[in-house]
Amino acid sequence: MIEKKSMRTRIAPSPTGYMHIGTLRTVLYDYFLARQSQGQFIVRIEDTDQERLVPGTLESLLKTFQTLQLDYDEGPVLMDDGSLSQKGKFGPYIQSERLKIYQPYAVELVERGHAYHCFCSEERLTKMREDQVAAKQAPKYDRTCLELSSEEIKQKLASGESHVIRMKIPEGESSFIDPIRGTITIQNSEVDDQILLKSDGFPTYHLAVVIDDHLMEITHVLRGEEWISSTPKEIILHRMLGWDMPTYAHVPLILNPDKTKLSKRKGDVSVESYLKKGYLPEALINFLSLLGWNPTADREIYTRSELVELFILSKVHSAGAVLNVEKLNWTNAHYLKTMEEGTYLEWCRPWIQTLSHDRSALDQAALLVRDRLQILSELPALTQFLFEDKLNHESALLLWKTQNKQEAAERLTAARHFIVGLSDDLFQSVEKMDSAIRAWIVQRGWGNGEVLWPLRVALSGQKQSPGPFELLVAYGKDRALARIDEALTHLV
RNA sequence: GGCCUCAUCGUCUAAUGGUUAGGACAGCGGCUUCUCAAGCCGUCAAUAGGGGUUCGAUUCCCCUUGGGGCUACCA
Repeated sequence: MIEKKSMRTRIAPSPTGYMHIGTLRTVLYDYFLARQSQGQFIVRIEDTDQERLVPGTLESLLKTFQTLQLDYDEGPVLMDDGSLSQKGKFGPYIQSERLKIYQPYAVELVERGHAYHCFCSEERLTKMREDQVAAKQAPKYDRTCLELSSEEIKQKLASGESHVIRMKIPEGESSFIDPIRGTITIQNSEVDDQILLKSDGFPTYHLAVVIDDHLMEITHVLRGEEWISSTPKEIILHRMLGWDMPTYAHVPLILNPDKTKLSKRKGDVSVESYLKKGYLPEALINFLSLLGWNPTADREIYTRSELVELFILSKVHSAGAVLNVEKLNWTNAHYLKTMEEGTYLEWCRPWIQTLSHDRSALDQAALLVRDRLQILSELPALTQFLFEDKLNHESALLLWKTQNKQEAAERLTAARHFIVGLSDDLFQSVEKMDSAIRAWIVQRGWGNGEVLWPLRVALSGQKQSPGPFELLVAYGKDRALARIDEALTHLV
């Protein structure tokens, strides 16, 4: 890829209340590209649609960048005290604060004959479109207002009639080279006379991005595949203004299991909802990076710096990718299992802190279920029994295979006697506990199952749980005995 | 409908003219085993179809089929 100056790549989310998972994937690729080329990664906020604006959402968007530790070089920043600041010398980076920048360009385009005033009402436009569709034509503005004389225009303008400014799409064709997809060509006759300036004075997306990308010296634009068909508008705009174009690369869509564009109705679309469910930022980043791209395909786990180093834009797939939650879960579980123990515990604590005030007990619980944990939100359900005062044992569950109550009670009572006599150091080591109890079982001439099953269920009350040795160590002697006594009352 | 775009196991992908088409998730089976996990081992499973080009096509070209996107005073 040819680079002009240093690479400046940007992401431009609209603040709609959350970060789309596809936006994050694009952010990631921007981030990799910028970091591997010593370029800059810019965050710009596109909030030119006043109607869709949701107050307060810019903050949560920026917060997500922070949570994911995706540092950008320029753009709006959320300060520690919650206030908003902006960094970078091309600001402001929020389009609604740049309104006065766009209008002169629109006027200039009109003066130079590249754009024109349009006074058509929404009602007329809607009807026109309906008629066109009914006649099996492509809906396009019919250029009625292009016929207006300059006198008429002056008059309408003077009387304050509501109007917009439209691009006058020239004849010919527009093509560009997409590093992911190759050359894409679209006939200009397919392109509608795009509105550049809305009647409320706000620019539309197309005008705003072209001006901002130029002014901010953006060299690479990564965006979703859904933008391909509107790229010609931006190409033409660049030509009209005499500006160099950035490189446009369109990344594939992230899909629902039914292969349609990922939608809220069919699953989680927001990064925040994944975070809230207990997916780790690094796992999410690792997984998402590999959706549509893979450095070697012989590994699934890459560190962030490896991804930065290995990323190659032209090797990004062009086909959409279904988000496979199972694999995300596996990835998350892998991170949970392999991270430093201390880090693991720090991730776990907030999820179970309401279960107990005893931090070491919480940590022990978290460690106990580590191999069973896929996402952190499962943690409370998995560990709750450990903190329960009473377990409310089901007597049927205490019986191993064909065992009857009496037999289970005998084994459990015997185990209780044995455990009473156990020295304290056995309660410090699962391994020692394991071998001591197993040796005792052998000595009694019993099978493991007939003793260990009732013992485990006595301690956990659960059909599925960690093993009895782990639980004995986790509880300590006194609590373990109390649990056993409790279970015994259900076996009479 | 029009335009654009895409096409390797169920899913994510590797292999860009020569491989027994590889890996991962999921599935299935086994080992282990007090349960569930974890772990280890094994197994099932794909080049959408048809034409070319070529000594040779997953790979290059064309057609068909199928999927997706766009088609706003939304981004």
